[in-house]
Amino acid sequence: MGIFSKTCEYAIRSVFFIAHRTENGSRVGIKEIATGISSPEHFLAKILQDLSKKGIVKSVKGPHGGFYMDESTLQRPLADVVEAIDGNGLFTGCGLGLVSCSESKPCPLHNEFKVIRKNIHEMLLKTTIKEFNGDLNLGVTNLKK
Amino acid sequence: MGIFSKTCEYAIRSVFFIAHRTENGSRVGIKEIATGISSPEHFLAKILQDLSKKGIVKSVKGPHGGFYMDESTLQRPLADVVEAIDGNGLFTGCGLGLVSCSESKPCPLHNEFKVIRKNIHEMLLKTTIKEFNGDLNLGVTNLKK
DNA sequence: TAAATAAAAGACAAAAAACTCTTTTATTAT
DNA sequence: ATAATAAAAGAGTTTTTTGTCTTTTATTTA
Ligand code: SF4
Ligand code: SF4
Repeated sequence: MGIFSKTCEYAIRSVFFIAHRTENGSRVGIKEIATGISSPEHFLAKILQDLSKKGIVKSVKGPHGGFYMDESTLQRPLADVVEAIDGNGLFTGCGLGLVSCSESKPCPLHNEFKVIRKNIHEMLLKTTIKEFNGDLNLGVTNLKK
Repeated sequence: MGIFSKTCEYAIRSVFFIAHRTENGSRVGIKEIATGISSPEHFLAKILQDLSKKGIVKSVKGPHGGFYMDESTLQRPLADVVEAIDGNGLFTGCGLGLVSCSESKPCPLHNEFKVIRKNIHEMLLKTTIKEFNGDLNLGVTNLKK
């Protein structure tokens, strides 16, 4: 198990893929996205429906329809995608899963975790969705399994 | 969902608890540990059997039996506990779950993740199991939900 | 307006994780 | 030796996550 849920991994890979494939204003269909990031098609469909409701991606039905992103969304931080799918537990929660702890009576790892989750949050806040388009175009990076 | 599995959270809390309750050379039973860290008793029992097989905790059966830790184990890093339960995926694996990526053709987040997982690993390597005994004794920190 | 297209929605199914309950085995003390 | 104790082991159930399949709705083009 990594830091993110599988669902969230697919979500991240798909927004990278959509951003990369639609920067010219076109749209890309679910089948192409699914094969492009090697994810189960119908499972990904659910995820994209979710992201669509939450405004992370846009979609249109019918012929020549598909998913795309507008310029303002492209500039949003990756943290928005993670929060939409996995919630903010990764940023606000803690490693040991206690709920009734406090700053004055924390678990032993409290201070250590504060640093880690701050690192993660800052990384995801400074990373924008579109910033990898260049490398993806060049084939330097990949999203397939 | 936090960084660790629930199983791993219980494991960490229980080793802290056992370390804290047996530093005088005594033993502590499963019931007391379970209530002490507010975890399901029989579920925790499985986890401790596992940790016992892997040498993280010691145990003796029968009257006045229970779990304890020896001095050398007390000095081991928390990373050993995490690795015993969740494996080394958190340290070696990655955020996007790809398997056929490489340094030369990584996913877009590769470099970002390298920093994060290094942070986590270093934190868990420098944290020893016994180092919180003092604060637990003083009641400054707690392990109960 | 009809046919084709593609996402949205709904209903399941499989796998993994989390949790419960019972029986067995080892140890100790009487 | 026997009874009491406490961990180990085994056999489940429940819940959550992940994945599949089918039907419906919206849009476009002919
Ligand atoms: S004290 Fe901090 S790290 Fe520990 S359980 Fe509470 S919030 Fe989490
Ligand atoms: S490139 Fe790095 S971060 Fe990306 S999937 Fe591979 S190992 Fe993980």
